[in-house]
Amino acid sequence: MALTKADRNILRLMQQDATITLSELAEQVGLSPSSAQRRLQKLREDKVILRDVSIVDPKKVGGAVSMLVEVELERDRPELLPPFQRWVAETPEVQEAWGTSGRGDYTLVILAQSVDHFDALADRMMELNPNIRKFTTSVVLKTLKRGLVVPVE
Amino acid sequence: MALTKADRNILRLMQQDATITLSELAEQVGLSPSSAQRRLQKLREDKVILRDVSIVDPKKVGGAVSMLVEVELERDRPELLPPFQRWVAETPEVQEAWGTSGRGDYTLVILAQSVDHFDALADRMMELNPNIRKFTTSVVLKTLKRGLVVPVE
DNA sequence: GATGAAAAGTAGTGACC
DNA sequence: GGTCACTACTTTTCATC
Repeated sequence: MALTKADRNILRLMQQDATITLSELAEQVGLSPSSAQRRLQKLREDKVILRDVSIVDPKKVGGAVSMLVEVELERDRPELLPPFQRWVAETPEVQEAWGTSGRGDYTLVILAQSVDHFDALADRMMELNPNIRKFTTSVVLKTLKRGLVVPVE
Repeated sequence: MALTKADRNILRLMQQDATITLSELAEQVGLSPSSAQRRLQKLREDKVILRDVSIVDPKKVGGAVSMLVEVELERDRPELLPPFQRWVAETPEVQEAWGTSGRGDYTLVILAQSVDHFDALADRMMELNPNIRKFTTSVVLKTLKRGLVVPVE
């Protein structure tokens, strides 16, 4: 599963634009189309490339209010952790979620259609998860950068 | 630019898997392949779909330490804001960045190869941006959810 | 063990209804 | 929006290094 120089270049290019054709890809990494294809296939098999997705502009599909929410959970109720994690997984408005060291135990990126929508969502979150001690909300005023691009040296 | 029901379904499907063929897509949204293609093309033209990308597993390409960093900037030096934003844009380890209301002015998602790498990165950040008053770092212990999926009702 | 060239198969595109 | 013909891309085969 060692990555060759070509593999790394493929990863770099595919993270920028996955609609690139194999011929273009092949040319840019200095391989034949069929070779590039085999490499790409292997990268997918090995789950180096997890999947290919379209990136949608939230502003173009209804309202778009982003919030960063730091959630602090009761540490003495570990049995309520899985339900919380399930809620995160199942709630489409929760775009991203990390468990962290430090103050807020969890940080969530929430994308709601409006402030009202967010408010309802936060209410539901509290209702469904009695182990949430408190949470702090930061309204996103400006999105500087968005992406899941992994730097490939 | 009003989205039809089919458009919304296309967006939902393409956010899950952009390698789906037009025939599959067409079948799932109840259109003919060429109709689905036209819809998709228009969604791209109108920048509803911004781009298509491969999602790469950071663990499979070298180390992977994620950090959430809250940065507080000096409010009385607005001329240093553009350089900071340029640094964010140009630094590949900064995966995401938001400007927020509330305490930390900016929140960054950083992906480094190691703690040492992160440390060097943070040093460089401070050096290049004298308007950073302070910053707090949270180590990501667990990534619960990752993605840019926009819920399409 | 992986590569590249070429053939065969499949998918995407555009004109027309 | 659907049908069809055309083009382009992808995938497999096969010989080669």
